[in-house]
Amino acid sequence: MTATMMDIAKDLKVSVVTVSKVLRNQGRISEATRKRVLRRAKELNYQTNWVARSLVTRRTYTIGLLLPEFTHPFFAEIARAVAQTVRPHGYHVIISCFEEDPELEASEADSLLARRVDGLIIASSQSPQCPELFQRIQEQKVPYVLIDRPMAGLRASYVGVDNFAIGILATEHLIARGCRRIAHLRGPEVGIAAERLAGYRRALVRHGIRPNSHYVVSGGHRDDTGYEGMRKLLDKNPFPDGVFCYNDPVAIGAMRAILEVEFNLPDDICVVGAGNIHYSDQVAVPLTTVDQGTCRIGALAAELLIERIASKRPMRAKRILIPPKLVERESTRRKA
Amino acid sequence: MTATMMDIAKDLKVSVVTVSKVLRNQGRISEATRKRVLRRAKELNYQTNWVARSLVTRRTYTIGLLLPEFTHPFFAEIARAVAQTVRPHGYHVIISCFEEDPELEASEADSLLARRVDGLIIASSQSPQCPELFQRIQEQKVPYVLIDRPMAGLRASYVGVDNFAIGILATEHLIARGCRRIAHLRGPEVGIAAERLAGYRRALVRHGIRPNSHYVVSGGHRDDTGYEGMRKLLDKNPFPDGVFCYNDPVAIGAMRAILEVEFNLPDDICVVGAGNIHYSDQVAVPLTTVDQGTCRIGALAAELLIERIASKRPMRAKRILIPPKLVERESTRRKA
DNA sequence: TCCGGGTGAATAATCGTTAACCCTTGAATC
DNA sequence: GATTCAAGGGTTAACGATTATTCACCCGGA
Repeated sequence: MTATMMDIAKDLKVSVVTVSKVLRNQGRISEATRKRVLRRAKELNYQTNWVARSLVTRRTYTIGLLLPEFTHPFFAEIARAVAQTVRPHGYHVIISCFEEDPELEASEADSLLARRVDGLIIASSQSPQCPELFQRIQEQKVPYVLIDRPMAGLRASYVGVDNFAIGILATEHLIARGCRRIAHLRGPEVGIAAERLAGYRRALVRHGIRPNSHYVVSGGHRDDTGYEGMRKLLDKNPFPDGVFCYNDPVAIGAMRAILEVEFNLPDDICVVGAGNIHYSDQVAVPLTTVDQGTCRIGALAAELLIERIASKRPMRAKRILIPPKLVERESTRRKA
Repeated sequence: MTATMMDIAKDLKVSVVTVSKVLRNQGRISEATRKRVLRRAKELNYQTNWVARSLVTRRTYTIGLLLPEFTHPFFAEIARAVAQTVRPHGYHVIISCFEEDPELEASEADSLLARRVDGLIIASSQSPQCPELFQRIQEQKVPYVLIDRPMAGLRASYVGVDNFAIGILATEHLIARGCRRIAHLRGPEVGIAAERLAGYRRALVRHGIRPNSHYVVSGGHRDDTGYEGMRKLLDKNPFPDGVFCYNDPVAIGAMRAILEVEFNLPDDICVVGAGNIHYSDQVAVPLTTVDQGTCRIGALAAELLIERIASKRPMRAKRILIPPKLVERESTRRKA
């Protein structure tokens, strides 16, 4: 079927090892035989059998990417960045998507390990209380990098955005636009959402505004929860004049609720999202948002992982926080 | 490091084969040894080494998914559907994204073959004139399924939407809404775009409207080209009162151009897209579109592929066309 | 007693490469 | 002329499983 080194070796009456050496550019081989081997390999359309090679080298040149979902543009962009970053190094990516289910996440991680991936990049949904999964990975000495969602109390490399800074940036922008009754539609995931909330609070305090817990509505991470949350905020008296939303989908849902009651956006209420997903400038009112450097997260995580894979001895964990950037659009563009 | 069958066998003073048989539930093994093996395996936290197994079984339980890009929601959804469909069968997916570059596509396909994937699913950007890539795949007898973009003159399995029907459906909807000067912003890819165009023409003719080539503007597949195209259409005299756009991003760009000149949508101009990408109901004017059953494309392609992998002898190519469905939203909702 | 047959397991061969060593040859060196 | 050395390549043994074949043992029936 497909040609093996054996085939080349037999045709040329040399040993398999010689062929192997030529193909890997290793060892001392005369120019003459090298050429013969190379030529025959091309004739037979020889392709390295990576399965066999991996068995002996213990390197699959495959990394596993474990994501909660990949239809979310944030994760899709990360996946792309990771794949593009590792390709020049000869790596491929097995993507597995666990639908926010911690058990599925663990079982997928295990089967990726069984496939002997060289490393893992994980946006984990494990609760920080049970780090068993990561212990198991560490036992097998497979390097891994966490992204997006940090795990407190775990000595692991991590790449993510500075969520506290996002809260500050978004809230200060609203203040600069003249908002004083500033609400927050917060997200579900403990770590991230809590930090954005903390940043929001800090920004208020820093500018002499007293945080009002009635203006903080808990919710989810999708547009429908943003819509629900905003409806609740609109019932308050007085209703807020600025809203910082956990992420862009939530903000888009919130804007829908605002436009539905015929309020003017941004003159009555300003809205800021977070994430800068690629269609946030296509919505009814283009959304001001905080860019979290999605591509850089993927690229940096991939580089970090490859570095760890290449290194002989275990390296110490490294945490990278990417500074966020505000992207102003119509949803807050009014005179201050 | 990680336990092997050898470890279990030595501990229990049985042969490796016995362990292998127990772990695979194959062959005749007494209940007593079976239990001992299973227990020791659990104690050592044994995990099948898939690399070794693959070498001898010639099955990697890995399939390759070759996509032009995966930040596009259409392909992201397909990727998810594929992954979810194959997981219960024990397969994993290596996704590779070739950025619409035919050469990169070919080289990625080759390296996936070198990794001995069991099958391939490809949304190809190869020109139909050069089927070398597919010949190479066929030579290696690796089953593959094309999706989204058909390749004329190639005996390959294919799953996609009925693009001709999309053209008909969208155009007839515009006609039913009272439009008479119906334009088309066409896309770039020969096969797909041509069929949608043909459907558009057929629908016009069928309802006694003479196709006007001035109303067909060629373009790309992204929102900026939709915007450009629509600007050209708005310069025509008379300008069209209905536009069928190649896909949703193009339609969104077109709507932007329409709103910019302060025309009313849908009263002055109706717009229909195609694809029903998940945010098309979140834009300024929620977009009427034609759903192309994205998830089903992925799921069906995956099932087809697995069937082919499982089958001993090569099966004949099978082509599946998914019937599209109209999703009506604000961008065409007016009295007929 | 001898033979056939079913159990349960061991032995040997293989998958396609690579790693670690070893061997031959000819030329240079002392 | 013996020694050294490097060039060029071969031998052997993994890597961690699976497949095919063989073997020992026990039991029942002729």
